[in-house]
Amino acid sequence: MEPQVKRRYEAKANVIKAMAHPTRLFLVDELSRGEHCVMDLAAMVGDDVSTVSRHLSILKNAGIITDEQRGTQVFYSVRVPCVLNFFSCVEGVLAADLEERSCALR
Amino acid sequence: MEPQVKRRYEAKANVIKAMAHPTRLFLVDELSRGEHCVMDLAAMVGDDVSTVSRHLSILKNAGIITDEQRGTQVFYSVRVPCVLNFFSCVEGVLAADLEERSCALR
DNA sequence: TGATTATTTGGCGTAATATGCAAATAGGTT
DNA sequence: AACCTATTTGCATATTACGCCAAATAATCA
Repeated sequence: MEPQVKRRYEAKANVIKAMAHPTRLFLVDELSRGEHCVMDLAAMVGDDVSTVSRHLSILKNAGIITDEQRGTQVFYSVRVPCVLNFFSCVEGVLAADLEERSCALR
Repeated sequence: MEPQVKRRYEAKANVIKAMAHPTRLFLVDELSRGEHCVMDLAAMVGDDVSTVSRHLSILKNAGIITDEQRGTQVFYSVRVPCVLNFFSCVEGVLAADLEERSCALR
């Protein structure tokens, strides 16, 4: 594979990698319904604030979410709505898995 | 977060995690255009056959691709077409990043 | 300025992932 | 059976990701 093509796939993988974590998936899901600040998200998730902050910075770095500072708080929100399509597709994959498994039992 | 909800997000993240690698992204892209056997894919990628075989098993395990043995060869193909939507969305994210960066220069 | 609150970053231990080589497995052929 | 070919798996190693604590940074307010 040519290095140019390879770099392109690496860039794409980087975006997907940002979504490839249960907490970050939850964050995107939650932020798609409206903006939230870090401490509120941390409370929902149940992890340390620093951990959630790192997850958010990964998502922001990948270009999936944006932030806006208001006072001492930073409010995050989803920047690219199409990532929500991931969810329905992934549900489809999981559903297909279930079906296949139940077929195998017959 | 309740353990039930958490497990759900873990399952979803697992599917996305399977796509979160440049080589595996390439494999899905290539397989979406038609089935291929392992050694052919390994030649395209330029990695060891065993490495590619492992990547394929991860994708298969996630429910994204299927395999079919014919003779000594195993042919893989995409099982859930909607994963291809990932690509266009990811392109969108990368394009938005570029635009933002060029805006910042003005 | 000093105190308070929210967020980010450094450091560190631990866990997961990636990759190639060599060996094992499986199907086909002679 | 022995042999060849394609694929998978065991193992060792290197790299990367996680998550918390503590410290640093930033904005606000008394």
